[in-house]
Amino acid sequence: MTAPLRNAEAILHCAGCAGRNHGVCGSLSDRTLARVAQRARTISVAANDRLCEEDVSCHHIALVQSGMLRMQSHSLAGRRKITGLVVPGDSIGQIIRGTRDTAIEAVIDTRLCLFESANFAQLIEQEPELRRALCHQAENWTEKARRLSLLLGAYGPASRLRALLLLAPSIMPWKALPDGGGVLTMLLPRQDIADLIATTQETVSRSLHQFQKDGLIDILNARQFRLNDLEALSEGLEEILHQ
Amino acid sequence: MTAPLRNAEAILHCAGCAGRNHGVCGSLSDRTLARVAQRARTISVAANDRLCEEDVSCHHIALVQSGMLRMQSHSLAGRRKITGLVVPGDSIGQIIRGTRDTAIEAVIDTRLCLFESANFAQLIEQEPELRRALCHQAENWTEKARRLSLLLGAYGPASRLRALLLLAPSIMPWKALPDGGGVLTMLLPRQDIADLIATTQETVSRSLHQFQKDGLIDILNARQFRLNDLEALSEGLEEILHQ
DNA sequence: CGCATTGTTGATCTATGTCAAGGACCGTGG
DNA sequence: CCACGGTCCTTGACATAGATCAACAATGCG
Repeated sequence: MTAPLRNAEAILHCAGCAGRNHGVCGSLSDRTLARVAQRARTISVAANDRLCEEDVSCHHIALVQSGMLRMQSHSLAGRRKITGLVVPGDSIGQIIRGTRDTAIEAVIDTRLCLFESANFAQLIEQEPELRRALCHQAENWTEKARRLSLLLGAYGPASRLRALLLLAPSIMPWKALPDGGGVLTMLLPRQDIADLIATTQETVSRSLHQFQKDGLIDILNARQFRLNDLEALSEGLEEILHQ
Repeated sequence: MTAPLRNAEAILHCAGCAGRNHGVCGSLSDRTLARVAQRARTISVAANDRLCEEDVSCHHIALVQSGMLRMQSHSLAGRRKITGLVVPGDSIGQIIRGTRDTAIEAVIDTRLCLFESANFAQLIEQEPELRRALCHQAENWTEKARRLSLLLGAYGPASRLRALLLLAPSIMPWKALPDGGGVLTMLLPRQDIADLIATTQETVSRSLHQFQKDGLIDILNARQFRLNDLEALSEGLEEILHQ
């Protein structure tokens, strides 16, 4: 009897995965997860490497184990826009896809579960659970993209930065403190922050220091912020942040 | 034998529908379409009426027959942002959903096919074709939302307006002219245009008149533009427009 | 210890948002 | 038919947020 063994192996494979409890993987039962894991091959992408050139997202499907990816496009004027972040548990290749004009790059070192496209398609047919998870993810992505456009359209750069700070704890290292605040480790460099919220490095830097002056945050170092007053930070942003 | 008759009725029901060849409906076979149509009830929404208050999108699913809807949110600062347009063939209630902070309103008089949610869910289970069509639509919406955020983030108001003018012919009345240009009937009033591309009425107006000065368009009247030079109009926007 | 990368700060300039007024258009009712 | 009010659009004057350009500081790495 090899199947139970393979199941066990598969579950072991997922045990330490940062994506195990999020997104697609998070909504799968052990049984389904085991079937999925059996077909997976793990690959790594170093920070700032591009995924498309790895041929992923062209003929493969991938699930993010750990790390973070950015989807980005360049306008002909040379301006880069990050249109979304891909985090552990997210899938790449179905809904999220690098195309001629949308590249997917690693923000930090990232590990992926890689699947042959045909192989995965088969799985989708066989596992309604997986199908539903992917559909659900599709809805999520639409919702996220819509919120980003709302954020960009309805608020100025400083408010957009506040929104980012408030959303970051759910996708970046976050150490909650007893007083309700917490320490955020910002994985994105200033330029990425700027390209995500559609502003410039300089404005990001100035706004952060303004927040510090206002007592909203403390800049512990370039990549670590202590968020002191989540309440004040979220002023006027309710409809973006909820959920 | 009643089934064939009902099929025929159903197909008749769809025959004149503007959405018949687009979006969800466009990718369904006559057989599936007939099954879907059998469960539909047609309703109308007058221009500027809100769909949620009609209880649609809460306990119903709808397919757009004709007209146009806008999805919109208000920031607390009072600024409205249109996050997407819903056109014939699109579905409402699955992916696209009015929520506490996203309202769906009619831009112009609109007709919908309305379904009981439970009823429709059943259909989805039974018809893989429909399932695929809805999934495909989900991908489309994500792609559209992503493009909107790219447009908002990477380009200024004037470029965004150019992009809108170039995309409009696919969803608004358009009369192509032999010289390659054409006459566009803009269904959106200035304020809606502004809220879609995240600028102000005034800037929209000024930009349009600037385009006229530059010979790119002629403003025949407030709602009709002759687009003279699609080439020049699309300068620098390639990655937004393709497809 | 250079050197490269990343982040900060200052000075300047302009696109565009805001405010305010006026014009065009349309339907209604006298 | 015209006067009226309403909605939608246009135009002008003005102020300013934030982009741009440029220099410099901090950090990390070989």
